[in-house]
Amino acid sequence: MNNITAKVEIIKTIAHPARISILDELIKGVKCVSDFQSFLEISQPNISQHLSALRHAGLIDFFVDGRLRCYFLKNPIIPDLLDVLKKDYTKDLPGPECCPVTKRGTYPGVRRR
Amino acid sequence: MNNITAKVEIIKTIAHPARISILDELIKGVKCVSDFQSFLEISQPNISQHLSALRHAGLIDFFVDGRLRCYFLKNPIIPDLLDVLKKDYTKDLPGPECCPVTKRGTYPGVRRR
DNA sequence: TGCAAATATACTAATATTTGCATATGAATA
DNA sequence: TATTCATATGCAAATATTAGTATATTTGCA
Repeated sequence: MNNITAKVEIIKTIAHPARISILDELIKGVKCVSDFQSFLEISQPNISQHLSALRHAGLIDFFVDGRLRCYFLKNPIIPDLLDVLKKDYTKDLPGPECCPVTKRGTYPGVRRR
Repeated sequence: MNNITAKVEIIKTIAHPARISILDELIKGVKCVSDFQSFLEISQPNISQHLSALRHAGLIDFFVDGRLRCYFLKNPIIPDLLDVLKKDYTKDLPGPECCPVTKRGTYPGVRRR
């Protein structure tokens, strides 16, 4: 469960605006489906589908209370990932001075097309 | 450049095993295309396509040295994201005790289908 | 100048993802 | 028990992603 394939599955699953929003909300606490309807501008079946995808990826889970389904965060990688995504990066990484293979070339390099 | 759409684009772009591998290698330092061929089991055109996708997403860049293209990391979010992806998570997040709306229900909840 | 090396691009076919819509299910309530 | 509320499921259409194959571009060198 900690190999690269599993991690790729996780990020593939969260790489969607609606699903990021859902997870963002779940960080704050448990929510049922109708709660999501108030701030997501997508249909109820679509919300259900996204929740289902998140659950199948092991990122969230739910418990049943009457006719409500109360969803909550399950996978601990999510808060960490969302933290990084919220971070504000202003500067690019420093570029290398030259090609480490030939010890030649310059940066910023010539870009011909 | 720091809105949710941009972030989603970034994670969408890295959500592929080959691209994760490429970025993992670039963390160690500059690499040209043929370097990637030695450890990625995919064709050269395919590597080029992945590099192109990563570059269009602003994650990497390159400079030209003769007939080599020396690629390097550009976007500072990448090392942070890869760190999280490498982290080892053993336990699930603690589940909620009950439904915060109705103050009823239990976790782990009844799962009927 | 002509060839080979390094890399990119174009196009296509296969496959996956996303959404919308219609409908189904299960629990609460009248 | 019939109805309604909350939510899920199934399926089809639209769209996006991926990989493969063929070919093009650029550069260095003989």
